[in-house]
Amino acid sequence: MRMNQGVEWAVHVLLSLAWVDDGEPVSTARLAASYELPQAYLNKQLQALVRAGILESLPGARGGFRLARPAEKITLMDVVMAVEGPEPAFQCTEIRRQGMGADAPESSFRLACAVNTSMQRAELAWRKSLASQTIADVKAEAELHAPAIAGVARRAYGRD
Amino acid sequence: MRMNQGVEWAVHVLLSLAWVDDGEPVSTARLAASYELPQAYLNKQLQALVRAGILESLPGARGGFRLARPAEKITLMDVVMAVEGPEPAFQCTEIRRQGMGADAPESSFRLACAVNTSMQRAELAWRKSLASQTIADVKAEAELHAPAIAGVARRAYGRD
DNA sequence: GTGCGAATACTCGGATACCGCGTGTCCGAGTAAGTGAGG
DNA sequence: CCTCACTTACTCGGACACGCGGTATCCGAGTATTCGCAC
Repeated sequence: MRMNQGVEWAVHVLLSLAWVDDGEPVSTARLAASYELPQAYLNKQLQALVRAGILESLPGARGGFRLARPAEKITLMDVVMAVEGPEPAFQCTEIRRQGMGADAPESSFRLACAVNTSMQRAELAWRKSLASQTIADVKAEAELHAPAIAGVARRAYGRD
Repeated sequence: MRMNQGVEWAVHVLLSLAWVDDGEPVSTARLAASYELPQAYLNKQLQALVRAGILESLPGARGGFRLARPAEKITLMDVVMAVEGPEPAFQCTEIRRQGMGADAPESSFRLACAVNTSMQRAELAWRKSLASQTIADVKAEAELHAPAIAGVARRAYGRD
């Protein structure tokens, strides 16, 4: 069970765009260059963020991407959902009904599969933690770790 | 990010083996039949549980698998780790050091990547929830949902 | 009837193919900026 | 000097290949059982 690499890219890109506080969009080319990522593939991932309403895209020359809402309103859960899709990691296939339990009365399956319930409980804890952390939080922590980074980013994405 | 199907199988199988409280081993053939799973592939997954010390395997005729320790001492975390491997779902590739940040002083990277920290925090919540739930817990909940199931299982795996 | 040895049937275990999805790339549609001429 | 239409260059967006890891399968090594035979 490995998470898509796009999630890591997306969070870093969102941080970068959060540092560019003016409303100027930043192109995929510049974003890709600043992390040495394959430009076309990064673009593909960013499109998912646009579809999810996290980013706004501006076409044409001087176009690019910018945050669709303030960083305080973007949670890590939003990002993961946008890139990975909404399906839970653990998907119950109801094998309890197969074979041995095939001829059990329907009433036995009224309540949810206990295995699924337990796994979903764990996944919910994961989701809650992701939902409790915003891009702004991560940004603050990053600046705490390396205060120079905000300036570096602003300079890297500046128009000139 | 989808979890291996083997995890679901493994938990169900462990429940089955927990219901067979005597020390008699159950063969892959019987376990596979009781959930209509591909026998050879289920065997492969169970081998992972053996390597992890969760199951004991007995070769030869009348051989099979049985729990290596009581169900109360087997957590869902153990099972997931055994089947999925120990690597975290989110793996930081340190892209912060690439491109834009390539020429930053080494001291900037003394502390962990904030993105990684946040994602690992969420994953830790997931792990803790998994570690807090044992096979015995799931078994109890399943019996609460469908009291008949314990008897059905015992009968399905009986020697005669 | 009893003990022993070989044949047998059944089990796990690892080595071997298949396939779907994440990864990576390319090209076209569309837009804003830049440019030049005309008024 | 100002306006406007055209050219241009740059952007996003979706459609098209590639490769790896999960999925699925098969066959061999090993053991307990079982059967037959000698005593």
